[in-house]
Amino acid sequence: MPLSEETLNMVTQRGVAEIIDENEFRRLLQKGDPLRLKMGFDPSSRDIHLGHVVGLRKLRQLQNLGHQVVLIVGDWTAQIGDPSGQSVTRPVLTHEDVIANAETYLRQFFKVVDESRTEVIWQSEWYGKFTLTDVVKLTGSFTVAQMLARDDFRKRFEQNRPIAITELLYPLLQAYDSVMVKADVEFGGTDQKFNLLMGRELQELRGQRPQQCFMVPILEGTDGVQKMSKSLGNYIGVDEAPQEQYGKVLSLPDNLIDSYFTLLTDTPLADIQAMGEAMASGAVNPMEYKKRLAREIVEQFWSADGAQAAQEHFERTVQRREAPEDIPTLRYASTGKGALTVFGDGGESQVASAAPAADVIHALGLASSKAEAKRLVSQGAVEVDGVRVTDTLPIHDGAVVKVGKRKFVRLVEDKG
RNA sequence: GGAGGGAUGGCGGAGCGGCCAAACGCACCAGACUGUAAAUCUGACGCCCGAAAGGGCUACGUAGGUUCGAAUCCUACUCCCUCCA
Repeated sequence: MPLSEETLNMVTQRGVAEIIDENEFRRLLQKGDPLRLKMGFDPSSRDIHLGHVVGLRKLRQLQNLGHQVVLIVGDWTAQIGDPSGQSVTRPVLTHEDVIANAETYLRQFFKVVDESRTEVIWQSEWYGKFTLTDVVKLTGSFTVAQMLARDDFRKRFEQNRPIAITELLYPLLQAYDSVMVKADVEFGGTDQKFNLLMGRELQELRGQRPQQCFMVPILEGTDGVQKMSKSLGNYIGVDEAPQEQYGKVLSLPDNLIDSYFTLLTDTPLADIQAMGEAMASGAVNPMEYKKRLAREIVEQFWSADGAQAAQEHFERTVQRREAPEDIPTLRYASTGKGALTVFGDGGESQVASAAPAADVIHALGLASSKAEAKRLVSQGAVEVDGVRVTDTLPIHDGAVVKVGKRKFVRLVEDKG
């Protein structure tokens, strides 16, 4: 059964930056034979965020059409490290680190990708027994000029900045992976274009049908300016709690609503366009759409119930400024002589009950230092039972202490 | 192998003997406004003591030295960069 034009467009156009070669790719899809969809995973990081999800959703869509995902765990390269000469030195991982990271990664990966149609392959399967002869043969397939075609390399070369020889090797290794798994399509962000094309090249040299290169756009992070990345701290992780994800989506700049709906949900494009118009005309408060967006996102990684609960939590704590239903509790005991003992995570601490509020906040573990605690108190960021605190903290059984926008703690007196 | 330049707080980047816990910008945090948007405004932004004024302790690549006093001067070391060969 041939695919409808609609399905074809959805897969090859929505949320896609570029496909090489698009016509060929459409032809292959139309033909219907199961394709091997290659995706690499670098075990030096393990957490998946929404930026990665853009590509993973495409994998899922293609799986739904009967295709097979091949996930390559880059365990071998991770254990070699990457002395890229950049300021960020990639650490050399031990075998144990790799295993642990891979486990976490896969759990998150399968929140989006269909596990039953996924093959996980460890790169060391072939690189573990690679010989120098193999290396020389591999490098013999390419020229320096070809390498310098990559923007990043060319710029550094022109500016006399260092390029480690091993760096030149990585694209080759990635290309060789494609040969080993007989990839039909490789996925990556637009920043991966060079590497993806190398795979095509090498496969052809080795007598295979060159893979299609499927590039997805780079998602902007929660700051709305830079790409989403963990090190920039502007990410929303798939493993984060529903409340966190929901809250982060609501705090996104408005101008991201469109692209997030397009890249991260199945909301029909016509609906997205209608929303854009409604917001532009002022008919609808963008916040309403962000709530919808947040629900859809949380649902994907958790559940409809989780999304609903996250929304209620948000409305309650942020919009109505009430204390959440389930606040972490902290036990304390009066020790007589006007002193208190607090049983926190980091053990017990003592404070005079008449001590300045900052001291108590610090003892409760709600501020990282006393200086920090003083700052918060003097800036009016501390409340007990909804009343701003200025000098001392009125401690009593059941008191709800709020610090800043989000931190809540309920005090419980330990009478035993 | 030779010549020169540089290493400052989360980042960028001033300072070049005391007024420097270190200008300024960004980020982060808090408050106001608000839709936990944007923009804007205010404050804070190493740690400890103090209600505060203020005091103390750490910090300007590492280790020493000069000086009443060093991020600032000297010596050695480490690392980075540029140019020449």
